[in-house]
Amino acid sequence: MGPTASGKTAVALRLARELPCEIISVDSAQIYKGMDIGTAKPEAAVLKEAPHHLIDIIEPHERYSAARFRDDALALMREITERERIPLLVGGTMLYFQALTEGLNELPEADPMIRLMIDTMAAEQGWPALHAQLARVDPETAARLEPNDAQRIQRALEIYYITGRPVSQLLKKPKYVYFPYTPLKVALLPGDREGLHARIAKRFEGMLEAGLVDELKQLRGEYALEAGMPSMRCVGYRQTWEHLEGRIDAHALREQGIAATRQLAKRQLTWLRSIEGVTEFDCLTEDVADLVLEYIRRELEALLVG
RNA sequence: GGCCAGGUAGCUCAGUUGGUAGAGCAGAGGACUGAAAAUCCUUGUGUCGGCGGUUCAAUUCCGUCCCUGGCCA
Repeated sequence: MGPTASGKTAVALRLARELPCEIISVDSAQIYKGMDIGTAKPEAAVLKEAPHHLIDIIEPHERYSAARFRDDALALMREITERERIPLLVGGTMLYFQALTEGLNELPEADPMIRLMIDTMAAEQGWPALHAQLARVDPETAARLEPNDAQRIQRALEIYYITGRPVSQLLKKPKYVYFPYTPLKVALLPGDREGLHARIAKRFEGMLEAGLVDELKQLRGEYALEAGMPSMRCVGYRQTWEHLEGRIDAHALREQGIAATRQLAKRQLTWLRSIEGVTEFDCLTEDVADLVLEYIRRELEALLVG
């Protein structure tokens, strides 16, 4: 695990070369086909040498979820283990890691029609009005949500409309957690935040030079994309979209892209700090890959002896 | 050397018809269960370039000096 630009791919590649493992990507943006530059997807040569599962699995107009990730990852982990290899999960989407190891409560999946209906109501009345509506059917959930938290209010109402029961009640039911593995949790963290920021700036500039704008232009020609789609809300693509719409110039695209990536890294770091039992490595040191490899070898031996 | 435009929060800049100042971005902290690279919440004391003057009161007006940029010598 690690924030964006912490060098996860390089470390994973090293591990894949030295150990009998297969990589599973834990990344909510690299799942999209065609979104290569802006998601910093590993290069074709890397993917050929060390195949990554769960990359390029859906198209940019489709949607995915933490629950689907959990199912997909569990199925893959089982197959990989049956091949007598080690599943190596690599990515920065902390919610996916959490859903995988800690499970999710039994809740209905998203319903596009209901969401459309709720969005329409929100456009007319505003989210605070829907928050008030939620307070009538599920006071407990409404109390913990801000009146403007569109996404969570929508989800809570959606669950209520589908099941006729408040989310707060459904979340109280104990969840059945299936995760028959002993995970070795490794995090790549920047020893110095400024150092990561510098990397982020450089990387985003690299993406622009590599043709991020053209990539999105082409995707828009190929698919019926809209700004509100999850894929188009990804860091970098959202700003590039604004640029293609003529709302921001090239300079602003650069500035805002870098700022958004920093924010992302910050949120990822916050999550990482709250995860238990993680062994940390400074991603800014030259020999991180060696250190991680050494650590994993040692832990694997201990597990085998045990 | 002369003229002009500036010097206000880490950055870009507002503003105060004289009552010691506020946005965006950055930074910091937090929430999070099928969109999570998402969604949302909290957080701004800074010799308002230095020194003098006018004034009950100056960051605001005046003088002067320093710095930056432009133009002219």
